[in-house]
Amino acid sequence: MVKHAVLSSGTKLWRSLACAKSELRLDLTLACGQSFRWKETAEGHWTGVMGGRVWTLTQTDDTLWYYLYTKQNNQSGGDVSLQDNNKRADRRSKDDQRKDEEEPQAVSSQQDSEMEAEVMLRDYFQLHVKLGDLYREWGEADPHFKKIADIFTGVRILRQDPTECLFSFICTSNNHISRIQGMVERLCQALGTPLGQLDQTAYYDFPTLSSLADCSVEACLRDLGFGYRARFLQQSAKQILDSHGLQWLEGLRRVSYLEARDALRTLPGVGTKVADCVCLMCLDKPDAVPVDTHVWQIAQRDYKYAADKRQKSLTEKVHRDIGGFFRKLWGPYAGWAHSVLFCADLKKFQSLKEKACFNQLETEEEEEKCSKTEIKREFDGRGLNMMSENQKKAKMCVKEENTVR
DNA sequence: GTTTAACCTTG
DNA sequence: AAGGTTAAA
Repeated sequence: MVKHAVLSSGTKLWRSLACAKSELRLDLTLACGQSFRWKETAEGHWTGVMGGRVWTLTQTDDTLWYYLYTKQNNQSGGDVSLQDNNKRADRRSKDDQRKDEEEPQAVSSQQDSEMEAEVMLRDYFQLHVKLGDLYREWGEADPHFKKIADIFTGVRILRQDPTECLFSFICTSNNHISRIQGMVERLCQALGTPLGQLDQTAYYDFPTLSSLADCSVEACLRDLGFGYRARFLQQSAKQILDSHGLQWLEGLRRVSYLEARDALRTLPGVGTKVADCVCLMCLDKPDAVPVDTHVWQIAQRDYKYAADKRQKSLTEKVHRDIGGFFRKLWGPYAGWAHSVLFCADLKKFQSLKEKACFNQLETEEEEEKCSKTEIKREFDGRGLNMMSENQKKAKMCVKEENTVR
């Protein structure tokens, strides 16, 4: 049985590329809710599907390590073949293919595939975008960002497959991450091509547009617990194929943000927020700022954003205003900056924040002493640390009121 | 142009 | 309630 790869058991079959953690943090980037299919299969090791292949990724201080599994053909047990490589080439953009044509075919097929894997990875993580520079710019423009950014470094926007991204985000309405992950997993299991098995886990490609458009899909997905989203998924797939064609989604990469956003919003189940997520996370629109309830809260709590007339809900106007506000604050990569704050606000990453806060508290207040009675009074059963953390949080709030605006 | 309620499940 | 969208007032 094939097992999940682990770096410590030998680096021979792993490949690597130079990449500092300030440019990419796998744990934050892969688990902050922009993609739903990467799983931590061993400590610091993330396994998932990208470009129709199964990968395990991990990192050390200045190196990103990747392990690309050979294709397990369930029928014949075949290995990676030239045919597979050609298939993958077909999936890539025309620009990439044109480059290939211009290059002399002097490299061996193994070197070629190694090169291709690295190209895919660089593309997926958009490593040409210098995150360190952007963090510095956002920090100079926004003191609150700077404070968060020191803890949440290396949060990148992935360049996902448009079909996977769109249909995953149609699942996100009125929903939370843990359930979305389960739904996407079941979606791939039910309608996607099997890619192989590692330990007890089977991996699948994301379903194609054609398979999603089939009339039977709605009933199938309702059985799998998708609720009212089942119809949206099937209808959107059908609408894209019927009135636009297979290449339409990827083509939206080459039109403006506003045009892509409006085009997406014609699809059932795609409103302002989902359209912005898709624009940002797979259509090369780094200025798209998805405004959901969390981002709205962030805007109010950390930026003293007040709606015109005490808006009770996330209206279209609030979306526009908050998106515009953050674009003005952070510039053309506002969507990337937004994801850093979004990530920092996730419950699952609070421990990270609290740890840093605790350390900072200690350095700031080395001479200050809390009396034991105070600790006892504040202790609420969640652990002694929490008291200091809450103090720190309150302190941060006061600071924010002084620094923001 | 704005507001409200219903929509499917489950952690 | 939970990362929203839609239809109808």
